[in-house]
Amino acid sequence: MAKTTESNEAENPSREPWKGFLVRQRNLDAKRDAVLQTAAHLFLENGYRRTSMSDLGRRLKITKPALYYYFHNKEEILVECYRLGIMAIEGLLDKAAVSHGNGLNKVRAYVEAYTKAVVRFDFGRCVAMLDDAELSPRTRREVRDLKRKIDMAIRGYVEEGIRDGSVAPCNAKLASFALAGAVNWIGTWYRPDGELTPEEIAEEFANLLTQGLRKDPAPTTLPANDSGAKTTGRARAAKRR
Amino acid sequence: MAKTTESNEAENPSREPWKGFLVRQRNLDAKRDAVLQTAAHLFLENGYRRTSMSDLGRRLKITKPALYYYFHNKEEILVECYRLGIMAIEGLLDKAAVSHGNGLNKVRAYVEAYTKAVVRFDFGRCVAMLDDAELSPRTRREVRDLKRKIDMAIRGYVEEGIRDGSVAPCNAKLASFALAGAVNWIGTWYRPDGELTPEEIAEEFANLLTQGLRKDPAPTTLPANDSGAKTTGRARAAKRR
Amino acid sequence: MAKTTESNEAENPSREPWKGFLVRQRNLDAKRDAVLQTAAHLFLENGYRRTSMSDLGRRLKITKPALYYYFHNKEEILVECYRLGIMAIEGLLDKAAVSHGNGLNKVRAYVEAYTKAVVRFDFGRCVAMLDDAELSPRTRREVRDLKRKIDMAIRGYVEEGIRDGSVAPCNAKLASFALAGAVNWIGTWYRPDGELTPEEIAEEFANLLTQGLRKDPAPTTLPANDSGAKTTGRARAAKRR
Amino acid sequence: MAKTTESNEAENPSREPWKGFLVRQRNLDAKRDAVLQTAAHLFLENGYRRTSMSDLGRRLKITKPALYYYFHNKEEILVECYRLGIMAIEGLLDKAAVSHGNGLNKVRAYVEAYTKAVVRFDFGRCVAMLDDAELSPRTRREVRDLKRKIDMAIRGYVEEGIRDGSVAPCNAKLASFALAGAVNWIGTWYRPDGELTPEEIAEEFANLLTQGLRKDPAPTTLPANDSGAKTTGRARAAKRR
DNA sequence: CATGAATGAGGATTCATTCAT
DNA sequence: AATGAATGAATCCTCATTCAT
Repeated sequence: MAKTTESNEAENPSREPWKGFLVRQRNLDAKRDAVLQTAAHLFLENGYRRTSMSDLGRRLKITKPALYYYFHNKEEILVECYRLGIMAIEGLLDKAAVSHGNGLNKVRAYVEAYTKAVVRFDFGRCVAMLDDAELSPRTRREVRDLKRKIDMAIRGYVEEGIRDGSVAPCNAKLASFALAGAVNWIGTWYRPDGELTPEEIAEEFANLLTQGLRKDPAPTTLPANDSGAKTTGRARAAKRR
Repeated sequence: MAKTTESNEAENPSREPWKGFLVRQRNLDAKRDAVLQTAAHLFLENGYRRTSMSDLGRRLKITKPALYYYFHNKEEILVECYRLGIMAIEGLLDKAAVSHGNGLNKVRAYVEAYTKAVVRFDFGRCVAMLDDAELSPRTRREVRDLKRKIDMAIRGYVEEGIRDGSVAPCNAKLASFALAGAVNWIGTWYRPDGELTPEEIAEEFANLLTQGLRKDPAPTTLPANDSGAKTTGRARAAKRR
Repeated sequence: MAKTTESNEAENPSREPWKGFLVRQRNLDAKRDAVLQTAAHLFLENGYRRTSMSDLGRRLKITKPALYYYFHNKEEILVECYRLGIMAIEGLLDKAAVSHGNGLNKVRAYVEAYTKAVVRFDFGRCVAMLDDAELSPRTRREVRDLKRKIDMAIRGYVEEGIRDGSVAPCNAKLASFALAGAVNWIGTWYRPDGELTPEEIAEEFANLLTQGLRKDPAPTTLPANDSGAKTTGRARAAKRR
Repeated sequence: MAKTTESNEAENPSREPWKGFLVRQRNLDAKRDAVLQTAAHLFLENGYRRTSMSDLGRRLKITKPALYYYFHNKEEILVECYRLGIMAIEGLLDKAAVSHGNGLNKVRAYVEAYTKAVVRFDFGRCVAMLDDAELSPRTRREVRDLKRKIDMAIRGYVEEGIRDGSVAPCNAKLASFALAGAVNWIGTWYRPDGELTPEEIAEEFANLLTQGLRKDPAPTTLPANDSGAKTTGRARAAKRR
């Protein structure tokens, strides 16, 4: 499957003809990637349905049949966007040291990582925003299974938090839906040229969703906030309008 | 390719004034409503783009030109769905005694009412879920203005809460996006035949978003929670899985 | 068949019930006429094809089925416009004392009368401008026969003029086509609010087409112009830009 | 109802590059031309409105989408017909040594050239006959400007003739309308298989319109006819019925 | 007489996809 | 590895015409 990392280094197709296959192989992957990048961009901007293969070809300055050389059909392009997005998200989630700390901390880390994935990567945003109803039943199930994995992870952490006392008792399913919804929705309003960095958004969202809006009821006797940093975070983000 | 029309022919009879013996009768508004109901349903199920006028006609058991007797074009149907949805939401929000209490209370009431609107009414869900990029620039602006009104109301309450001390200092814009996102997203996963009632969802969401996930840090000395009921709410919803 | 003259005198439908039939009859004719008037107007303004029965109904403030009460179908309306136009033209041509004078005089009178008919009456303009290709073969032949009658009359006068020496020897068919063309074309550019009266146009056209553009080669010795008035006519029309 | 497609399947083979064995070959311009030829033909025969893209495709034996490969939409085809027609006319008018001689001679040359353009070329006839009301406002203005250029040229020559004494004083505007009308109308009755050659028609028309119908009032003393050839022309054309 | 409601047939246009080269 | 050309199927929409009342 197409490599995630961009390998758009200019190839020298002529030298070393015995390396032809590899070069060609890398070239192919690079072009596939280019197609996917552009496709993701257009899908997000105009919707999958309203993006025609002609649009895509025009943007890439290649002809339609060339697209069909790289992909069997439009749906495959969409699926691949999903797959790359899900891989990116999973990668980020794994890197986020989700594995230690109590349940609440894991949820926090998770939300933060997920937010970054959605804000930073077009493919991530595809997962969050594109309607998988466009897919054929067979592929849809596949994509949904992958999505569910992410959902279930959050839900698991919430439940863990409830058990270990770091999370207030609640409906874990609803809670994870709320978290996912808030994050997925980011794609709707986020603009790369906006005022907030992805990190700021991620942190603020993590705060909001784990601590809620309301002011700590009794900061009087107990300054034992579980993270001084977070309060700072709030304040910091708040400054920026 | 996924066929647009799955034969979900089981119909709510109230949606079919054509079925009755009063066909070719003068109940224009009733029929317009029926068209809108069905349209909203199909738009939500399959997307605006993938719902053809033929699909709509087939569901209603009328011919395409008959649809055009009631509406000028497909877009007008969509716009009307939006309008009805926005009216429903605004109605609910007005009824929710949003006007009294501190900022946090208002946000709570708002979230609860908005959630109900989205969960209970197809039209409400249309507002939350349908992509207004389908609309012509002129109408899009109109719809967006209406949506913004809702957004701005939430943001206003958040800011009010920050001023009156009931809401922790935060980026009000981001906070209202988070709230709106979580609620709007409901349309993605909600099924009318699910386990939770709209009210339960609304209450749980209101809790989650205002209080956050984490357990109150110091419930020891101060039972002066601003709402004992909410804790109960949490517990209640939690019971249902 | 519908009366040509407008009898839109307000009817009193209630008094004298035994006259009901006649009243109703007159009423019907009046309405038929109204439909035809409006239809002719719209056909000329937007073309037959681009004028829908709805347009026509809207203008008349009656419903479509009402139109079908007065006429069997759209084509019949067009045919009736033609018929009225042809009748009007024939009427004018008859009135123009075409029957006396030499051939050239008859042509002159004819052109003048025809021009007036086309300029003054919408129905006349319909004959000149509307494409009878819209008609069904059967009706088309009928209409064309009527048109041909007019054409043949001009041609006849031209030939008569050639015989009696008042018209230079020429291809009578081509000549009559030229005359007819120039006159028919008037509908293309004529605006009722223009600077020239129908009479001026008619006279100038009659001059142009019978005498040609070129200045009389030898007006020196022979003032025996067959009409001193015409020279005046030229000058008069020329004044008005 | 008159069927749009009469099976006049006898085709000019030059109009069908699809017929040959070079199908799916790179001769874009040839095919565009073929489309335009056929379109002009159908537009003239049945009217723009009544010629559907299907009709056009059927005649050319290609599918509708293939048409859209060559042209953006139906209007573009019409516009292109106009443009070609106007270019053809302007070309002929330029070639006609319009630039020398007195005003009357110029008018004569002009009428003759214009007549040939209209009689000989389908595209020319399109300019004369097709209703530019079908065009979008933007394009209509463009086409009308081009048409007006032609009109104004005639009018200019008439005025020149009035000044230099070769044309009798008259309303130049009306006169040019008459000329244009007579010529444009040719498209209505001209059949390529008719008895008269385009040249004969052109010459006769030029005579008629410049010299009028009436016999020279006093050829006795003044044989100084400005063109002996013309009289011959008259006689020649007259022979043919 | 007149109307509100409905329909069948078509019309322009777009799109994903394929063929032959 | 890529292209110019072409297509079948659909989509939105319009129109002349007709019921049933």
